[in-house]
Amino acid sequence: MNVTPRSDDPHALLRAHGLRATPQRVAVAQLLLKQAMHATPREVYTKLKTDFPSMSQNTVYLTLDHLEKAGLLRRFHIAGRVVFDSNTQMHDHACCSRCGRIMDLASAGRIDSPDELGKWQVEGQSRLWSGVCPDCIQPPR
Amino acid sequence: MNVTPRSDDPHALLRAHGLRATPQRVAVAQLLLKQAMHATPREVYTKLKTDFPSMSQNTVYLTLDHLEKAGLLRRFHIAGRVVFDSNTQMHDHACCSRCGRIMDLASAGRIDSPDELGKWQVEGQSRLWSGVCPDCIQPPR
DNA sequence: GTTAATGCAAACTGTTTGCATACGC
DNA sequence: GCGTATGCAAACAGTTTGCATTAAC
Repeated sequence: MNVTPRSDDPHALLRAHGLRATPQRVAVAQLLLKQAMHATPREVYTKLKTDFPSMSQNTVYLTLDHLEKAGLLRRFHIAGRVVFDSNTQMHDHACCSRCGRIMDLASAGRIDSPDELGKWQVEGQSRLWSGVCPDCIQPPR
Repeated sequence: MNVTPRSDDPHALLRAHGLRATPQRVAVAQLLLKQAMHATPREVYTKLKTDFPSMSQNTVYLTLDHLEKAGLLRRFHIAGRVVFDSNTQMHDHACCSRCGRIMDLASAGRIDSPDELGKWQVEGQSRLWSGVCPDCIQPPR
């Protein structure tokens, strides 16, 4: 149904987007796309380092760039961190001020641009809620 | 009228907030508080370096921290940059995707937290519009 | 075989830390 | 004079760049 259907096969998905399907890229795609999640470049690197001991951070950065340009990931700046999000739909975020956990919010409809933006050519808007997530409220001891 | 009246004298303002009024701090306060503006630590450093050739970046960082803790500045993460804002009222921002210019928006009323945040202890929300500012649309040649 | 991705190291930016000296109060 | 701020340098994290080797197609 989609213009760019999400194959269950990361390899095929990459190829469908005109990207070379190297083992490293397949692993990144598998990590981030199969399970809707957020991750910083370092997190991706750390998680994949086990299976790909030779993988370099450089490859992670380049791969994330490519996946972003291909429209498979979105890059967000949240609370000073760079995070890549497999949710490419328009949505908002909540970030826990204690553990840093990031949650996707299905986002109520867009807000009209304020009048103050009069002559601006508005491209997008983002909303971020901050607070303490359930796991961090009264943490079990 | 305010609880913490803004003196025209940065020196007195710092003292009123329990901060030592060193020349460097007075300069930072003067730069950021007298004229409502945003600045990154680097920008502060660069602008003051002329008048205080000996000033170190360290001092800039520490001073900004102190002014933030005293409630005289707010720290924001905007489009991957750290910016300090002398507008301590609740407000939104717009950021030009070309020149990086940041504009304060008086911000329409808060939005209700989405149901998805059910058990979260919400502390705040921020909104950022991105787009092309008037100066960057059809730049004069 | 061509072209592009990888891995490694070096470079670079933004930020923090440690410590002796200088200065506000 | 006491106690903290400053300036300097080193350390550190995140990210980018250059380049030879390797692998995808």
